[in-house]
Amino acid sequence: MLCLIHTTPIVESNKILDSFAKMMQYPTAVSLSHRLELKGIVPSLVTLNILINCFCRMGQITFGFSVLRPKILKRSYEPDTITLNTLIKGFCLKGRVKKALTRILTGDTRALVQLLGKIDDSNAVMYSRIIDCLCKHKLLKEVTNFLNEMVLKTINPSVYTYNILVDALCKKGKLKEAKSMITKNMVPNMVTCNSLIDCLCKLGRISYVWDLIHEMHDSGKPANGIRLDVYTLNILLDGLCKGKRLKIAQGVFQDLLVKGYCINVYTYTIMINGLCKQGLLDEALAMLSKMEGNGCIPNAFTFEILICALFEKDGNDKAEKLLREMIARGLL
DNA sequence: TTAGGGTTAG
Repeated sequence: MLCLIHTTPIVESNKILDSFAKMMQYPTAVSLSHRLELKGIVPSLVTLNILINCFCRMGQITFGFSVLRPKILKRSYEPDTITLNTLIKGFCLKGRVKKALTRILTGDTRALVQLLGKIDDSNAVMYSRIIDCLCKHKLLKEVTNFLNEMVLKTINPSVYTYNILVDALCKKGKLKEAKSMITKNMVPNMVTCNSLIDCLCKLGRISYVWDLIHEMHDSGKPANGIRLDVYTLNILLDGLCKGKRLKIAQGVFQDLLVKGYCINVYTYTIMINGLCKQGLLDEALAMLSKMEGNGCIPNAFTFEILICALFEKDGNDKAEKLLREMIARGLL
């Protein structure tokens, strides 16, 4: 009650708008904000940031900018880190960072980059998000530029930033360079180890993987929080399957089931893929039944792998049956 | 706590 006495109409309106946004009812939040404005409730920067977030979540980054220019700047509000972070997320969601940062700067993209230069209190989250997008678009030169910019602004890269870089290097098979990222300034965590394990598996260096996994497992729960998780197990199983070590993968998988480890739809799908690649389609179909029996629901990816394998092996009837099953489950 | 936060697996 006391809270209600001390709040203002705009704060109450923002709470309602944010509730709709949290429930992913973005169009409702947008139309409500228009109606509130028509009723004379002047939007605050918080209102406009919520609106930008709604547009970005709907993939309508241009409308996000239409809030920035005529509403934020014309009201002489100062866009803050939340405004910018939200817009950057919108760009990353739309996959437009590549276009934004390859000197094809037009309209919205130009406005975003200009804004980046103006904001003094930009942070590691912002830069990490951009660096991640750049890595995924293989724009490594721009990554270096952004890292240099972080240094100039005395923003310390976090473990998230380093993990993005480690993973990008690992995915290119550059294990040595990835390891060189781990310095006294960077305390690796299990995400770092998972990226390294994935790389080691893909390079066929399984014995090193076992050493690293034993090191993680034996360390229990040390201060840096490194321990085996479902990501590690899935990366390992996938690496074994793809490295022609299906029997070992099956043994590890069975062991995980017996010991009651937490496994998920990825784990089963990896095993199904491994079995399919070896032409063991009956075993793969049995695995599908097993996962459902264990309460793990297959997704579109799981079905896709099985259906492709069945079509390739002339199992058209079974493939069509699974296709119908997919449709019935609303996965197509 | 009226708004935004980043990394790893099929």
